[in-house]
Amino acid sequence: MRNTMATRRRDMARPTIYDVAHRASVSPATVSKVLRGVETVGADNASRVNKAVRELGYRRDPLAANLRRNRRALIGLIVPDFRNPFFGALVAEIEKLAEAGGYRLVAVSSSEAETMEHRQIEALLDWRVAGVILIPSSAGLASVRRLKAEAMPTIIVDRVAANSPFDGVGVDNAEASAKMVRHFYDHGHRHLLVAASAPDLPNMAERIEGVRAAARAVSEPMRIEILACGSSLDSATSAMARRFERGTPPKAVFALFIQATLAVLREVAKLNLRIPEDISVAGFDDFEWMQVMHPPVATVIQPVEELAARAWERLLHRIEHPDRAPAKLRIPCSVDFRGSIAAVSGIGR
Amino acid sequence: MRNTMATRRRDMARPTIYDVAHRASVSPATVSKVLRGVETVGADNASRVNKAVRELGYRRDPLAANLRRNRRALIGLIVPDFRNPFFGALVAEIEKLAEAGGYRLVAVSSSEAETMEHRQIEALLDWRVAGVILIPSSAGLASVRRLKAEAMPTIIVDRVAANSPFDGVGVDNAEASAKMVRHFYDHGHRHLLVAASAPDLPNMAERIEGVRAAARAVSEPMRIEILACGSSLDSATSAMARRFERGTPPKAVFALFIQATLAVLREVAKLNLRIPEDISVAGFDDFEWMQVMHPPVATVIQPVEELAARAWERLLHRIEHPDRAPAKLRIPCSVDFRGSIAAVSGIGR
DNA sequence: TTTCAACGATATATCGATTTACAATTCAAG
DNA sequence: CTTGAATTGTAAATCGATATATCGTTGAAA
Repeated sequence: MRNTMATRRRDMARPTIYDVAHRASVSPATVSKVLRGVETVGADNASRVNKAVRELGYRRDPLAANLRRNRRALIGLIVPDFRNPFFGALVAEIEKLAEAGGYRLVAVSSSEAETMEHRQIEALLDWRVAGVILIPSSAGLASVRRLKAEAMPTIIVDRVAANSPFDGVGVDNAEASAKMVRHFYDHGHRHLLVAASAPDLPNMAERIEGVRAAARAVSEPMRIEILACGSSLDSATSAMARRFERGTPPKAVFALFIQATLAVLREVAKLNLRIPEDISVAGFDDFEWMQVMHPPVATVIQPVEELAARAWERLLHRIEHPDRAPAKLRIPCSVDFRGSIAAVSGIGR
Repeated sequence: MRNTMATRRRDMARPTIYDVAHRASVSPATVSKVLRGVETVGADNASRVNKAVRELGYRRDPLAANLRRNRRALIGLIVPDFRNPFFGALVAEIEKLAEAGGYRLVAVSSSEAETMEHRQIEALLDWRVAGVILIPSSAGLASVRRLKAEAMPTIIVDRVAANSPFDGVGVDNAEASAKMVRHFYDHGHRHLLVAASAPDLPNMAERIEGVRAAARAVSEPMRIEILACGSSLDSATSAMARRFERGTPPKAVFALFIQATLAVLREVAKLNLRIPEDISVAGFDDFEWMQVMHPPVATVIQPVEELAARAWERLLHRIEHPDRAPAKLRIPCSVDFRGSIAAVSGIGR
């Protein structure tokens, strides 16, 4: 009965493995073997199959192919926000790696919301992805629990909690922040406004800790003022505006995430301050527009390409070896000290 | 034998429809009916099924569910570049709509390369997506041909060729560009450097045409100089640098895409020019950083949300009615005339 | 009382591949 | 010449769901 199907299907759009088998006068199982590169196939059969594949323009259905082994050639990637070019770059890099590895990437966004992250994780589990790369939206462990419960190979990227039960790949946030703070210090700044999103996000916590450690390590005392900004541009902007209205405006600001960087620069524009004469500014993450400002904005540069490469590497490793102990990987950042940080003569207040 | 399977599976991670059926003492077919909301199910059976679903934490496999009807609950979206926040926003919006409509979005990128676009299209066809939303990387029709041949419901977004055989949703590029040019004209500019990517991309062609039309329509003659920049930031930067080295530097630049905007601003920074005293600048597409420059960069604002909404709408419509004639939709842009365009007193050279 | 439509429920085929178990063939060893 | 192992090829089960044909009931019309 399959045979009649194969015959009837011949005029339809996409040929199946049965059409190929029929044309090559072999069984579907043999075709499957040839397609998968299994060795135990006679040379003439193999070549007839290949010929039939070519002639019919046959392409394997990747879903059906993996239906039986219950793991699909799909990798899920959850980013907090597609609008952020840093995450965009990450998606692009991982997509390249996935394609090269024969996987299809399904990139979804959590909109920086924990509930959305949950929903996306459930959806990816429904789709039986072979693995997940996750940039968490929150410090909560609830979403992570589901992944663990389903024994899903998972790599946490960028926002890596030290106590998380998964593999993690991130940058050395503390070291990078410390470098930037030392640069401020060396240029005479003794008071630094540090703008963070949610201080409980692991990467933020590490950056803040790096700032604090650097401030402790220098010889003259340095005042560190932490400003919690929320994760959106709106919340960062209003938090920043409130801070600038209240008390003395800071002479130096280190924005630990992009929305805060934009918020400072907005405030700077609004109050008609000059950079770096009136205020020194540094950011975290590098974007092209930072170099067209005058002066260009000093910033920490995260090695996105390497981040993606290591994350992918570990994910494949994890898929192969589900039982190895999870490992955390730290990649160093470079820091580009651009013109937005001025040397102050006296001691900053 | 299915029964033994169902029994054996009970301890495994994800329950199947057979487990639910077994627990509710009905057949799998009945469970399927309940899940799909088919009416012809007895009330007690339905409630027993729902109870079993709850107790087992059953979730349907969306792939297997659609395996038989040969169209998956998947929509493919091909963007030229994830790093561009304009496309990022588009992905985010369409993802939201897809989720609300019970589809999963598979977003892939073509890296602005025609061959890559081909590969991605083939891959999406392999995955039997129910529809495709495409932002083409080139004016070529080859990729489009495959989609047509497979009768794939397809919506072209942003770069809509008038003669394309698909539905298209884009902005009114010509009108928006014309508005901007009139603004330049009204501020005394009589010479405009217009930076385009590939002039054969439909949206670029329309923008250029809008520029030309506006220049023809004004009373005093206006000189329009078109600069082809390629699509990457690197190529735009070097094209712009060459232009500024050669002959008189322009007093007014209209960058028709983001990389050109960045390229102009780079050149401005390099040559230490002042905006808008020495040079007036306008861009296409709105990005947050444009408002933190001083002065802020004037630009055309594309209504991303509406673009996405209309594209989605049309796609669903196209899936329902494969045979209707394709339609092109144009959405008006707003133009934000910010401080980067100066009034010049004399007649610009 | 018989017949038939409507209805609820189920068995079975199906989507397009992989996998398993087994059959057929060949060939070397005993 | 027989036996056993190795090699190749195939039929049938399988993945997790949906669609279809069918079957047994029930109630109303003939």
